[in-house]
Amino acid sequence: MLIGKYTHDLDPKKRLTLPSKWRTDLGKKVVVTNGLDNSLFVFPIKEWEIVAQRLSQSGFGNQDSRSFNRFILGNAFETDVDAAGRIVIPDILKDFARLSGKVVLAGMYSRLEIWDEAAWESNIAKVNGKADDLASKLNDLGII
Amino acid sequence: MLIGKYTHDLDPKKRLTLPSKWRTDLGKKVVVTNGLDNSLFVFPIKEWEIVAQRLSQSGFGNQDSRSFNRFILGNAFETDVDAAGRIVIPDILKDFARLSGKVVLAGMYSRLEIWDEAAWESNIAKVNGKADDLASKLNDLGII
DNA sequence: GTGTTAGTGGGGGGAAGTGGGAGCTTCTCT
DNA sequence: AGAGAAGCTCCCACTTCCCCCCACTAACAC
Repeated sequence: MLIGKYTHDLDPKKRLTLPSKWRTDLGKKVVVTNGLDNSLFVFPIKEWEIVAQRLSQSGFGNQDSRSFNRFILGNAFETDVDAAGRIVIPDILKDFARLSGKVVLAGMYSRLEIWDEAAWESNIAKVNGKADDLASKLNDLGII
Repeated sequence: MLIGKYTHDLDPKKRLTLPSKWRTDLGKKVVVTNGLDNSLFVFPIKEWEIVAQRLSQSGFGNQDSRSFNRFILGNAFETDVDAAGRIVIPDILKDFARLSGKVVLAGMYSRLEIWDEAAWESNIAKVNGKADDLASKLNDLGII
């Protein structure tokens, strides 16, 4: 179960340690790709299969779907977890999420999000104040 | 059944003793996370699975849902109850609920709430005067 | 009074996170 | 083609922090 928040260093060699709590769930292979809100998404390989299949399902007839697939599938990067529990973040992805030094890893149950620390802070600060509102919105929509 | 109110110390090592009455209901594993109204929620692991699954079900297409999940899932912390019946409260959660020394544990039947003692006092003082009004409001909504 | 349980406090060992070096590959420039 | 530089991947070492274990006190029951 991928939950919680951890702040780790992205070292000069672009290596990022995954929290030890998640290692068993993540397995030996993961897929990193562009995420939403200027973050990166990390999927365990099994979860990725599901996501990728659903995205590609719509074929190439829909313009929006084509664009979105270029964004997600086109930037996906499959990588091994090394003996120390680290993965390498390629330059394209590192640049996309503007990662520098301190990086936040946030568990979203079946996937991870990787954020630059400053970006995470400012985002979560906004959300903290609105949590009660969000809860009632989602409650009205029947989502929670 | 998790009911009642207890005041315990949060020790310098950020450990919090769970009331012995609840230990069997809570089991060996619990999840602590951001709650609403500046409190923390504590779920027995089984109860948490239900909540987390429902939250993550909506995928990553909905902006509000993403924000709320970062708030709840991103700050969730799965922890074992130690031999003395204690759990650890990580810094993020401790800071979020502004906990300091004396802490209130309130049973909400299927989950707990953790409050800073002072915050609890002021909140309960507000509610006490309005209980009758709240009752008729909820009655109108068909909730009670 | 004695035994038991609840809540609190402290210390030590081990793992988690981080940094750097050695060896191999790849690319470029001469 | 050959040499040098840059990059990647293992592997090892260090340091810090966290988790587990033990100990103490207070309260309650019998």
